[in-house]
Amino acid sequence: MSNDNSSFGATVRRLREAKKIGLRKFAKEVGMSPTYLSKVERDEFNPPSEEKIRAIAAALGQDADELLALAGRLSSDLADIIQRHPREMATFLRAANGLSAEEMQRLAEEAQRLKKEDGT
Amino acid sequence: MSNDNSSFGATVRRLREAKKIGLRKFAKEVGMSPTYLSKVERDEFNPPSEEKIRAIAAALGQDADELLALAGRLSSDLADIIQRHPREMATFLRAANGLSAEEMQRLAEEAQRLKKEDGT
DNA sequence: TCGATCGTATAGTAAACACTCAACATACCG
DNA sequence: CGGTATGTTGAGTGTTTACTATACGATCGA
Repeated sequence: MSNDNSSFGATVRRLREAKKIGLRKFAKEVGMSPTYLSKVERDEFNPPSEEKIRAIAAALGQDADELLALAGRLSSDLADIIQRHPREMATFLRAANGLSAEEMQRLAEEAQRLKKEDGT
Repeated sequence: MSNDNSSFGATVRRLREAKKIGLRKFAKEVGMSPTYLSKVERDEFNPPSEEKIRAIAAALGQDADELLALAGRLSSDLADIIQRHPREMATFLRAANGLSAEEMQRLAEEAQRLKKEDGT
């Protein structure tokens, strides 16, 4: 599946090579210089901006949130959401820490259900 | 209550003055230069680092997460938590967007309950 | 062997971030 | 008037972020 525990750069390189795209071509596709991409892929440079990471995710058919997380970044729309209810979100997140993916999914569904009810 | 819709700087200034602490004394207390604090309080400079914001929150008896949110920042421990389950958290957060504080609180309690069960 | 293509090394940069310091004006206190 | 406290101004600094351009060596196909 899409998950592994390696670095951002190594992951991008692996996925790009799996798609048989050259570094120059890929760099052009996502709007960055080949040299920069080269260093990023070898983790010599930090991951690029959110915008570029989104472009990379799109080009590789990956989930943007996941690739952003691998880059140590948080999607800006999620940051915005949290800022609207900082205390409640903080409480929730600290409570959710340690839950399994399945449990998290259940809570997400619950939230979705609540939202739908509200919308009625 | 602790919430209002004004800027980070204005809020700090208001709370500091309410506590009758001088700028220089307060600056010393939170470990920054008076000049810098002055500019920050008038929103001439961006809010300071997470560390200083925490010190300010402590000195003012405010919730750190809330003050961080006002500064447009996210507590680093929360960012860490999200990164452990990026997909599920993204799904949850986008679903939770638009829920009321009360509903959020219910979900936080649910999460807490789930965690306790796990720990058994 | 020519040249096209591959990735890489080196160097540099513009802008933002997170601050500090010295000096100043203003006002009040004794 | 002298001293002390207030907040403010302007200028400057080191560091990090997010990149780019030029040039180089290796490889591979015709």
